[in-house]
Amino acid sequence: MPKQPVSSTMADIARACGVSIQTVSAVVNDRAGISDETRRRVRAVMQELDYQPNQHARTLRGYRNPMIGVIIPSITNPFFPELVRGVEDVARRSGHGLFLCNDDYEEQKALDYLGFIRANHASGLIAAPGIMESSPEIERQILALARRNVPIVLFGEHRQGMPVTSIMVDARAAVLATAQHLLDLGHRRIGIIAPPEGMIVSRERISDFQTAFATLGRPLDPALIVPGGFDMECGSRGAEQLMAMDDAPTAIIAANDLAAMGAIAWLQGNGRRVPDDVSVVGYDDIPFARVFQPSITTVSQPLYDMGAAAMTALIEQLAAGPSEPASDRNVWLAATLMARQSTGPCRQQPAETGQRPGKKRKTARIEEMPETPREETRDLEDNPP
Amino acid sequence: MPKQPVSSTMADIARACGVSIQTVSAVVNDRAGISDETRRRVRAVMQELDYQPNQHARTLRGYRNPMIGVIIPSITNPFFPELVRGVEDVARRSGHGLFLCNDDYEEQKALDYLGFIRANHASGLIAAPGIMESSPEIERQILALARRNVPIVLFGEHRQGMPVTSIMVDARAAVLATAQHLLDLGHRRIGIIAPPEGMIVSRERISDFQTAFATLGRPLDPALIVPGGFDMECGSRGAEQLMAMDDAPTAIIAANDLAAMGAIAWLQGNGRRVPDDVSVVGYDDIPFARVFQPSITTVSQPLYDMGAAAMTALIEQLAAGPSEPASDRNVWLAATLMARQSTGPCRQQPAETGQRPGKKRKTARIEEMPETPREETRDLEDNPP
DNA sequence: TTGTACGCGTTATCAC
DNA sequence: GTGATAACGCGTACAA
Repeated sequence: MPKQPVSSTMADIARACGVSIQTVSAVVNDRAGISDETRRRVRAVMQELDYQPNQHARTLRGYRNPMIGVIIPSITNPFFPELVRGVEDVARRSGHGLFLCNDDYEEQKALDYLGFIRANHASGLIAAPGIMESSPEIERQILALARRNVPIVLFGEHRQGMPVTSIMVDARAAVLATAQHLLDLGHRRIGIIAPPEGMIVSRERISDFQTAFATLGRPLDPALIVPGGFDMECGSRGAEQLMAMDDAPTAIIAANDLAAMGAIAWLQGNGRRVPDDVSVVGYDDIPFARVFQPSITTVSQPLYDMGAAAMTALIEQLAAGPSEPASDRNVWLAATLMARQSTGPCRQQPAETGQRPGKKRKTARIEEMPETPREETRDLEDNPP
Repeated sequence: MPKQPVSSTMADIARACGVSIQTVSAVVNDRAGISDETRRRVRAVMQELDYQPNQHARTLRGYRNPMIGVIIPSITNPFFPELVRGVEDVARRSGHGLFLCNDDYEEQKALDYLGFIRANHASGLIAAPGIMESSPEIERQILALARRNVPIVLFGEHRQGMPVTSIMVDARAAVLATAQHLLDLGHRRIGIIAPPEGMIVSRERISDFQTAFATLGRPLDPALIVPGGFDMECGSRGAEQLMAMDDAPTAIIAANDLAAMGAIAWLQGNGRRVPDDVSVVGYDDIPFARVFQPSITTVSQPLYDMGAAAMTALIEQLAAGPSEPASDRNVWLAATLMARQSTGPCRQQPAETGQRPGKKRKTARIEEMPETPREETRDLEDNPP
């Protein structure tokens, strides 16, 4: 294997300058004890020979490898690009690179990548929601990394006592606002297309809505919660199931935006207008929720900020060193309601007796909430050739 | 800096087994000359101590670093996730990891990342369209890498004699099919919202359409080509400009799908129905082109396959070694027309005399084209919490 | 079959 | 201020 030198080395510089290797090292690392003249000359030769420090030698010598492993299910899932961008922008500012890993929720891929991350002595690991729940072996590997003082940041899991940092989103206020929004529009029969079973975030997502509607004095009808999932197909099936009911809901809350889009597609394909006949609410606020027609009313998660917060927390942990307890450094962000076109006034007569749509009534705790749905301004930009 | 061992080393294994280090090395690398008994024992201890070879030591020793740099403008641009996934799936199968770099078309970021890639001795580089045109310094750096026998794969640039491989998409047949499609629908006045100026791919995209319509005996009216770009905003402005014309076009070809969405949004917001009043054609076939309403008729680029082809070509080059000429290994893929709902029959009376919409006429070379727009089946899946 | 010696490029700790 | 020496973990000649 005839290896070609991919870069000149310190030895090359030293030889060309007529100085010793560690003089060059001192210049590269801006250490004191070098005459200005020498420093200048070394710098010039470095420039000329296009010198680039060998990261492997550095890492081997004991320095951190400025590389962060990022494990997500798949970058083609519209939820993740924004998240990854948040991570990357912060990472770049601190001189870190990203090692991107798509595991497709497959244990073997995740384990392969965890091995890769370890083999490359990445300085840290950021992983998507649900990874700890996906397999005991994965959890074991991640905890082993943590025990070796590799900072770990996860999304949405806040089990106590774990040596990992979690980025949490408090959606309760936004969910309450969403419930209020639907009630204000006159909806009384409200269906839910549930997230997939078995994940912590799924359970939280449903219970947040149940709590919110209960708080507002209009508890959800459990019969209107149908099993679903996070893709469009699940949304379609869920809508079909809900609309087949004797007393079909006038509003549907979907597991996420994709499911909402699937639901809307099914409704439109089956003679229902959105929002005229049925209102639909999504979750996440992926970029296309705003572009979809009708644009989707949704519980907006600050995806970019979540990514940025994750990397920021990671850097802090890196700086703090292994002494710190590492747990309970969790970061909380807030979700917000984005009211758009997929929700509108309920035009059906309420089946139940009671207040009529539009009639003013007491608003429980409404003043506590981020009331004004701020429309996001960040744009989809620059699609290349 | 008290460095904690992130993994056990060969020395640890050797000590625990009571053998020498390179016996362990021989076992790890499956070399001959080790007794089955020893091999078994070493393997067991490796398992137990959770040994992971140190990639930095290996690379330093002279092995390749199984890591590929991928530079794209931004992963939040819906064009790129599919592309990156194609790269990654092939990379994983050959044991390579991806080093993801978003440069936002900014020279400094690209240069920083190129330095990072070089410092980490990545085995190869895959970069997005247009990178070589973006700055002379970037081009210099990339060519320097190539000269050091780091395989480079780019998209859409096939300058002769460059030591880089290009992944090319031949869109001519698909563009001809698109032209035929619009003419068949009866459109005669056809506007174009142009891609941004200055990129090779942009010029090609326009000239392909000009050639196609000329081939079919209906050359495009240059007055109907307005400046545009790759985002929705450009699409909106372009549509506005076109519809303000005295004799506005009945069909619009946008620079890409995002521009098409922008155009459609403007049209709908200004009293035109799509496709009833105006037909719109996109380019790229990003995942949401299929979901958008109306779904977008578009020249579909095989994004995933392009990524996969890029990584495949890279691996071949890696295997071939530096001896090969490296140029003219370009890979050609074909675009296809995806006819969807954003195009429909022209309902306006043709301003010019001539054939009437729907009337059968000679179809030039139509049989050469991929006639049946195969609808893609791959789905957007699994949006997580 | 197994052990010894050396070098990859870098940095840190020493003397000079 | 500058130059030699050791060490990081691994792989490969070579010798035993």
